[in-house]
Amino acid sequence: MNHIEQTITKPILSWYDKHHRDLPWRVSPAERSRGVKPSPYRVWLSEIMLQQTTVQAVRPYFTSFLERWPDVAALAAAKNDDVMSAWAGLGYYSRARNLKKCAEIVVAHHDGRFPDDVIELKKLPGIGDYTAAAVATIAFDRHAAVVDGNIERVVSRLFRLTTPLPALKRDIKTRMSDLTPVERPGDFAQAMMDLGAMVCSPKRPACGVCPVRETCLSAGRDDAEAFPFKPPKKKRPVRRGAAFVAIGQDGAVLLRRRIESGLLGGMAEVPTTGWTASADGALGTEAAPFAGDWTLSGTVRHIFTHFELHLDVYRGNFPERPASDGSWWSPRGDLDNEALPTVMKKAIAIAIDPNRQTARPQKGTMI
DNA sequence: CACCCGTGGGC
DNA sequence: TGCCCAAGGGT
Repeated sequence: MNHIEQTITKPILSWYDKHHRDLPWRVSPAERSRGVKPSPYRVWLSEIMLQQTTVQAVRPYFTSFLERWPDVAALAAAKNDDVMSAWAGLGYYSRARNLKKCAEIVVAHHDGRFPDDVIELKKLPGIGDYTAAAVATIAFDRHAAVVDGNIERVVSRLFRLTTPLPALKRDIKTRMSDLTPVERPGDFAQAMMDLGAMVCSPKRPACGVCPVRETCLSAGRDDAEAFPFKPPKKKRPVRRGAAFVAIGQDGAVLLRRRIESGLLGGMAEVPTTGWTASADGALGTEAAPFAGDWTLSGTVRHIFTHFELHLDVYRGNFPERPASDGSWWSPRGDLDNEALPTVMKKAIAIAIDPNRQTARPQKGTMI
């Protein structure tokens, strides 16, 4: 056992044995020692959901996906719309599209079993450097260097690496590979991520209870949270647009499908104008799906990753439910089952009840 | 490499 | 309130 293993790897694994998070997709160290094997399907599903997404947000989605599609064959046989609507609210919808494609490929070309090595995993849609390493090591106990945001933080602080991201990533991957033990590589990757989430946090790291505080070059120093160095972020521009919530008989709402690519690709929406830097929202009702008595219900303010949207929401009553090309009337009771992203739920909510304090839709139910 | 791609919670 | 962040991937 070399020095690094003695001073870093082993203390972190021991810490993990005692303090690991209990997560529904995880096989605990105790279970693992009893011979319980992780399910590659569950590991993969959780890793896709966890991309840039908090554990808290993922929990209910993971549970419902697993109930509805217990294995990769079930998911491969699912309808696209059902997968998209089940994913609605979780964000980054290309993940859902790739999830479905990946399941189909695993069933059609891999006999329904996930590959156990990084090279093959990376060929699958939605699986990149991180996820390939995570699945290989967590599901199959392969020696792979997992590098996520947590590990970038832990390793950069541990060695006080001052190269800014993303250039630093290569160095971190090498160091993570060196730290990863031959025994329990999967537990070590999860241990590093738990450490990053619970102790070596972005703000106010708890160095006093860290298992590697004696080795870490940043432990207890007031600049620990300066690591890793990141490039300055650009400010978010504002885009404006208008959305049209047509209310039909019995509260049905007119919806249409967005194109497969790009923002909210493949998701459902109410008819809207384009969203641009100029004041398209001020165009009024010229872009409405049909002429009628449209009234402004309010403005939804929604933050996307790279822009902020101010969406003027117009409501119109059309009890006769006129037809509109490429659109359909979604009955009030079906609205919760549509693949509506959060921004669209906000728009519909403010149209149905303009008096509500916030445009935020209720969790779980639309109305 | 730089940009696109959601959402909700914490401070 | 505004900004940061979260188990990144695709192009």
